[in-house]
Amino acid sequence: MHFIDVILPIPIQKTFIYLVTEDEANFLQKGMRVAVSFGKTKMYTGLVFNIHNNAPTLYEAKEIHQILDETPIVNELQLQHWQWIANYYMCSLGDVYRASLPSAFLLESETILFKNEAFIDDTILADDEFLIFEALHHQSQLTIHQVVAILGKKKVMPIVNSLIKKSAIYVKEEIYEQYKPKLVKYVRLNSTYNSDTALNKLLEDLSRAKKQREAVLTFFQLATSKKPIKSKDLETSANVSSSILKSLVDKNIFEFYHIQTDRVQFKGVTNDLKVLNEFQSKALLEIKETFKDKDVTLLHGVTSSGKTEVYTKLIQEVLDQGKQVLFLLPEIALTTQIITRLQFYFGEQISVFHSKYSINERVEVWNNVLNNKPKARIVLGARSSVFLPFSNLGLIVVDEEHETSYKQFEPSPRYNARDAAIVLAKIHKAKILLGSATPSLESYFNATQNKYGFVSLNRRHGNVQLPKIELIDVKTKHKKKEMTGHFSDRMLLLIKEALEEKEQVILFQNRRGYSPVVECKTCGVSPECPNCDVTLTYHKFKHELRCHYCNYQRAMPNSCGACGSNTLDTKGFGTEQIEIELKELFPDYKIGRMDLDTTRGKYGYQKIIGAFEAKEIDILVGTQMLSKGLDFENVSLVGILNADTMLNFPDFRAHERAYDMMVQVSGRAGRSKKQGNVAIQTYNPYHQILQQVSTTSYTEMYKEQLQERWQYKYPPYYRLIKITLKHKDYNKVDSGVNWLFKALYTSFGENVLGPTAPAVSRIRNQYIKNIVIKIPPKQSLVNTKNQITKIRNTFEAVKDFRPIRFIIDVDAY
DNA sequence: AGCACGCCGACT
DNA sequence: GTCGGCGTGCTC
Repeated sequence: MHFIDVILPIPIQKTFIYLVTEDEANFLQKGMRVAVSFGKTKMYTGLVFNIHNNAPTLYEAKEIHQILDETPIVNELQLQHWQWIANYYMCSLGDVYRASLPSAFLLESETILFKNEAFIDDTILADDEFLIFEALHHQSQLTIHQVVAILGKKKVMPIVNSLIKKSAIYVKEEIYEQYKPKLVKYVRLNSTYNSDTALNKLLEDLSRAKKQREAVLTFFQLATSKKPIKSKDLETSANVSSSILKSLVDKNIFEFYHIQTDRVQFKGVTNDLKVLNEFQSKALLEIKETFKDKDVTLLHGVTSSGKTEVYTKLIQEVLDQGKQVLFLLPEIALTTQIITRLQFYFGEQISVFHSKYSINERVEVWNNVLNNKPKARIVLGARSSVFLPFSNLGLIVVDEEHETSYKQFEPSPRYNARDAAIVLAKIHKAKILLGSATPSLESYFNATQNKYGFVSLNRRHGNVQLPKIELIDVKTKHKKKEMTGHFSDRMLLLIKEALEEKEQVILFQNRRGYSPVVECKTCGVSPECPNCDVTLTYHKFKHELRCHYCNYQRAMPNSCGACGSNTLDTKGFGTEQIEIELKELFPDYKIGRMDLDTTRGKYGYQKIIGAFEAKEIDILVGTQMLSKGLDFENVSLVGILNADTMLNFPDFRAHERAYDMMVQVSGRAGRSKKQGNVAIQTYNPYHQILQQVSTTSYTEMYKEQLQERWQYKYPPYYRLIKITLKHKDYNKVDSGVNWLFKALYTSFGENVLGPTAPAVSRIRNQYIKNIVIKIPPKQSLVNTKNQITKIRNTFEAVKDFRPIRFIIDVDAY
């Protein structure tokens, strides 16, 4: 007897055993997909994890339904990596499996109804049954969803089952492959015309059909290149319509055929790598030196020091060894210039992989990586690209290593792509380079502990000076009445100067792109979201109130919902309001805005960036999006309008993040010859972080923050595991979280923090409570996690607690 | 997770 | 009475 262990895309901590025939067992390999039925109705795409002869004792294994692959689509190295992720981040292999495969690989099953043609006596059918049977006269097949729509009720299975019983219909479990290869139409000459004489006759025959003759002649011109000829190309070259080609096909002169091509193709030329400057070459040498005895190296390079050029050299060397390269970037940076820049050098050896790609495009990248195709030697991707089927990685580059968006929160697996990449590199025995202008404390710490190699690049490219950073005290400005709206006179002056020099300005307002909160001046009440514990934000453009946790929206009311007075007022400010103020202050200049609202859609982001690059926008207002991977030649001023919101965040990483963000945004200033300016408005100019930003003292910031982390027992010294409970009944979460806290406290004592309600304690009608477990440096991570799992199992065994959602976030951000 | 089964209240 | 709500248990 032969069995296979199968991973299913569900959050259950185990694999499932299925029965296979001997032939199947011989054919199957780890990493192939099989369609299996699971439970009473569901059909899943499972992944073969193991093949063996151990029959289960407690139940009878089901047979598999079908084998879906000829060869494995997931390799052994990936399976190793998946297991690490599942273990480390405390989730199921199924979660990792589902996150890894492009959704097109995870086939879905659907029950399809067919009419039984032999069935005649429809009088025995009940009303609902007859409706379905009748519908099958018009449509050859129906899905369960369609049945629900026809009957207008939710419980349809009893009716369907009754129809099957009466033999009026039968059902099939249809599985379909979602990925459709893109076919391109080509033309070729019908083989009867291969001899010269036949050809001459052909041209003679067509002497009266001028257009058709033209098409044939052009075909021969194109055919000299010996490459397949796309019918579209022939149409344009010969300047004929598709109907002309069609008639030639009808006359058996041409034939159409199809070749499967990739949706994403790089068109363009590649260029030689740039020659590195003295400092870059030195950095490159040092990196290679550290790689001799370290697998991980941190490259600390100030903004626009030309890290990318150093990367490219390193990449080239790995390519020359015939190995693959993974280049990780934060999602948002992927839509920008870096792709263009790398394609400039590596052209069609690059495949790009991120969430704005369609499922089909993702499958193509997957297949190209799997088959180690030349066009996928370098993968440029967001965090999920650590799951691609690399077989031969030589180097991973993690750019902007400090970025918090490398950490996935929802859904599980809650992994950090930077850390997952380090493990991936280890599995491949590859080297990994972490790059950042503002490294995370964790990575910098590891570098100082000699766990990672460390290289710094502290000279800006072309010897451009770091920008001049000044702090503007808005408290005094307010007192002296030197504020216009949200702008100090100093800020306005700097903007004016820049604009007069025909330079561009970036203004940073980290209010998530939203405009003000609304408050009633009479009673002080703000309209709140009915589903979440937040006040609604006002969007002037659409004149509506919106909740950005659950997307609830309603029209802006005219009077206060609490007291009825007509005194609704706006409070606080966001990018939208800044944009409006600017339009009034600088009517002769073009103002652009970049935030979540203006960058929707596949190209929304690129459009704004493009306009700014083309100098169609003079002042660009935006949120943190602005700080990521953008280079603009002509920006001489960066203004930060309200630095304080970043500093007063109740999070142990708030200061580190505020520093990162401000330094990164500042880095956008003064990229060409001239020194740039950065102006920061704040109520707290003496805050240590702002002082460190103004002098770009990373190490000072690092030392001070590290001291605090040590004192308050936070990473990198202590590790954190955060547990979140959610339920729509407040009392349920509350009693659950108290129980859980006690249980954890017994095991971990003082190292359990909480339980606390987060800043937004209810989202989409779900109440939320948190507990954080701190793990001291010497405490075993494995044992701790085992203990937590034990407690979780006990928790879930309590009937009352079972409906509570239990979320574990390892290394929470 | 997702789904069926089974027990309850509120409606044609 | 029946429809749909939701709690419960199981999936190889």
